[in-house]
Amino acid sequence: MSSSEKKDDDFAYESSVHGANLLLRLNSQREQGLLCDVTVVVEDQRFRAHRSVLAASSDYFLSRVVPPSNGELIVTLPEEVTVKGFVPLLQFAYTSKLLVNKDNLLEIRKCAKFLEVHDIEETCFEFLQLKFSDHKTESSECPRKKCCKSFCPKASNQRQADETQRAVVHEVEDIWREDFSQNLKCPSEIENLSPSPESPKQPCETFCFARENASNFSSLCPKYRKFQKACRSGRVRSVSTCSSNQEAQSPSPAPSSELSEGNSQPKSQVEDLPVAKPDMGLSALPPPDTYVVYQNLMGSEDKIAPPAVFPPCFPLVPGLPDFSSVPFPCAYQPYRNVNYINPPNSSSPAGLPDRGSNEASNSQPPDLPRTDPEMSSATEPQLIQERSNVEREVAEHLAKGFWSDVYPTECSGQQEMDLVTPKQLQEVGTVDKRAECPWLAISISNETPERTFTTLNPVSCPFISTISNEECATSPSRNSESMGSTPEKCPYVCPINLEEESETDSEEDSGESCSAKELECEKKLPFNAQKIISLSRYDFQSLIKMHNLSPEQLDCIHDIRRRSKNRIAAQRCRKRKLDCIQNLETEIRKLLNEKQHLLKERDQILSTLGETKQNLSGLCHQVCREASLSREQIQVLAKYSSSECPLSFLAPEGGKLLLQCEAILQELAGGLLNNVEASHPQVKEGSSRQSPGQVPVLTPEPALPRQFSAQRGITETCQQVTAKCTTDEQM
DNA sequence: AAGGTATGTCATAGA
DNA sequence: TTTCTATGACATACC
Repeated sequence: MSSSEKKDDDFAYESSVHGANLLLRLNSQREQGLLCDVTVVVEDQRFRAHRSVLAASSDYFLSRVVPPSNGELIVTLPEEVTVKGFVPLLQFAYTSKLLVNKDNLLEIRKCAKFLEVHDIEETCFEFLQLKFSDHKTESSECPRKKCCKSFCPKASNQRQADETQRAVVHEVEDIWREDFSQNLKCPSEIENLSPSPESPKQPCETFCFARENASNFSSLCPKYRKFQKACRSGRVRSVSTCSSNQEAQSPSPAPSSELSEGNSQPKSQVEDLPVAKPDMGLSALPPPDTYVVYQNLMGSEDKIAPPAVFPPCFPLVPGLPDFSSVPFPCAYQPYRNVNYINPPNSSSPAGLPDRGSNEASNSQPPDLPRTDPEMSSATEPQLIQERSNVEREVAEHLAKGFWSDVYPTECSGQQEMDLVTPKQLQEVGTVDKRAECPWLAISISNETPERTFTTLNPVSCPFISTISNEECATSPSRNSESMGSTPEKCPYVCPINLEEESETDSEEDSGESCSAKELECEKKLPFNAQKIISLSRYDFQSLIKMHNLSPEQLDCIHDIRRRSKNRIAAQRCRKRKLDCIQNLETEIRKLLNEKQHLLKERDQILSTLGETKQNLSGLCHQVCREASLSREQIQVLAKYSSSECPLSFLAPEGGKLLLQCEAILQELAGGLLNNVEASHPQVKEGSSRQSPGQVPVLTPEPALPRQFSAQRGITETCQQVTAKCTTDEQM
């Protein structure tokens, strides 16, 4: 890249930031009603705004507010547009942040369509819709198709094919042709794609075809399969807490190699994170399950920058192909025309120049702590509660899978190591010196990029790349030339000579990360260790092939690479472990709380029950008194009442008395029976059939002589009582 | 000096 | 078969 190009890029970036700030000022003015020149009426509600902003964000408005009019213009929107859908879009127009939740998703989508709001990828809506539909989606319903359609201009039915977009997409096609013809990496991907190097002329169609016909996940890269599975199986429930808790509470200094770290910070970090301000007073804190869709700051309109090359939708979403394995050239610039979906209440995507934060301070990077304690504290619980592991994994895959392969070049790979200092990281409350997402702090260190971070991390910052890879953009293919060459200074974030720094750093700060053996070995190599580590597999192999290396050197190189990768893997592994531990601790705390709560509830219920019994007892007493029941009657009543009935308490010896009563009755009946036996032996037989422990049931024979009729009433009563008793006992 | 913690490295399994 | 990743186990440095 020539210096003049760098200048242009530089200017482009600065302009974008400037533009963002401008918008925010406009927004502020809008809130105050300053300079507003249009009133939009939606469902009888009036929204004042600036027609230029509306026109810039919506084709619908463009066609209605641009014609000059005297005085303030009033645009009354038809009933298709609802306040619910319009407000977030208005907010989006000013802030590039679209707050989407389950509740307003459809409305927003509908309104966006009606108002022809560009810069919102339909795919984002689809993703969110899927997300909100509780992961019930089958693979066939994954937005891959749409993504693909979006990716393929011929399949796309959407209006987003504005001139820039078209240019960009053509650029993608071109790059694809190049890449396919160059037989780029990810065999698993390429195997499943129809296009072969022999048919490079239809990369897009074939790509789409392959994607659309992938009926299962087998065609996807393993990482992506795993992610999909996680999304669909909902296995993340427990881990979800884990991540959220961990994110909120983790004191872990563990490294964070994933982009997610930008979004999932330990508690203290979360508090410090820049949180989307309730911009323009249109919305308060995002409600639970609210996603923030970020508009690309350097949007399609940004024609100053070099043409962007990107897949219009990349694996932000479950169901999208894993582009980590898809050969995108260095020029890939994810920030262009791509809407970023942030999990609920997370901060801006790492590195994304946040207009909100820019307002506060131009120099303050989006993901750096913003001193807004009110906001941070307010959103923290939500952050803790709502971030799911799926979202986390999305971010992880973005960072780990995607960027690492998309930006394996030294340009991005080295920047990250050169710009983060532990001190800076501590200052901003981000992860420790071993952070594997050093680009989180890149912007802090823009001014004094001293380098102490030495863990060689292949994960590159997409956002740095967005800025600084302009350099790479001019040399779209990661050809071996660039790989083998000494890294150029990156215009924005790599002001330091990396190689010089590398040596100093290795010696001073992190000697442990490079063993003596490794250093010694490295000396024998025609390139430095960083290159070995940061390159993608394909590039790494290309690099090796380029040089005639001795077996010893090859061993050395592979050792360096292996150790480095493993080092990072170990860090990730440990972090996960910590996460799990913290999750379990949180679960334990939750369960203990729940137990205490249940015990309290139980005590309360018991106490209520006692009171109720007491009341009932009083009532029974009252009834007995008023009915002037005799003791015996009360006892009989008590006997028939359940044990819960306070009547039973009235006859504490009711049982004994009853037994005595029964004995007496039995005696009476027995005497009678004896008399009967003499003339009616069958009665004895009948009575003798009673089991020993059973209260004898006196069965009066219908043929009993008349002389017994006097006692008959007593006997029958006795029988009924005894039968009842027996029944009760059996029950 | 002992124990805890953090980190790197190796071996291994699985993808 | 090769490469990558995850993870247990061990070693080492540091506090």
